Amino acid sequence: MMVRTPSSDKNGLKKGTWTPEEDQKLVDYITRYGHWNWRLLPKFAGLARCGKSCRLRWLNYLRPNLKRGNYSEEEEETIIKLHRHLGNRWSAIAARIPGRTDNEIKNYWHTNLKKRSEQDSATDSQVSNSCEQSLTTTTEPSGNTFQSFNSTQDYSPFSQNSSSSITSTECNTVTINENLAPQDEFAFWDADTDLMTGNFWLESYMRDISYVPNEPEYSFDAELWSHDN
DNA sequence: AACTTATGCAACCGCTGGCAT
DNA sequence: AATGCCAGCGGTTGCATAAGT
Repeated sequence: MMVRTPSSDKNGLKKGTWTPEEDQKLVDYITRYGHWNWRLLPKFAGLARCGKSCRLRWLNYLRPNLKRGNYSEEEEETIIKLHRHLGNRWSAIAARIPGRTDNEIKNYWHTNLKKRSEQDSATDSQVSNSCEQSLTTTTEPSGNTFQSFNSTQDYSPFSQNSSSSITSTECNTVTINENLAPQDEFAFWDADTDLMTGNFWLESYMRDISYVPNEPEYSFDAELWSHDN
């Protein structure tokens, strides 16, 4: 999709839409030498672009293993759930969705999922409130009600571990101050997910973003994407 | 058919945190 | 401790295209 009309900044560096030739130069260079320094890379790659632009283009469009096209139901659900607990931490969300970039997820959220999530949380809130009335007696002033994560729950849409019995309607609620939620709530989340063994999707993502040439050519693809198809 | 408005998404911008000196 | 550089992140913009009138 053509978006921005090519133009130049004051340093003569090109801005706007990337051409196929530029893409090819960037891919060729990174494939051969890797991205050791984004600021210097365009100069060595023969590109009249700033390093930032090159980095963005590579990470969001050119790097291997990017999944293009429609989102699956599982991906949508995962994004909504993750967003509910991580907020606008798109890179953290993207780290748990193999093949999708933070930029892409962010765009998709704003164009497709935001409204749906708001509807869902409105429904959840009603359910939670009714549960709270029967199960909980403590409520912080100005606190919000939301469903807590079972720390052993695996949110991967590709997870083979489906033993979790927690459902979205289960009355497992906690009441928090919205402003305090991120640190406390996500501390356990991050720690927990880091401890998860066999977290192939995070691992694969990290391999993606730290692309180094001369690796065996994506030999992990088959295993990785077999979970997806 | 012509025009207007809404939508999708690639790319840009500015800020922040980590690291080296 | 202060400073500078860099990568990374998230918000925002701008434009092509689709949909509506």
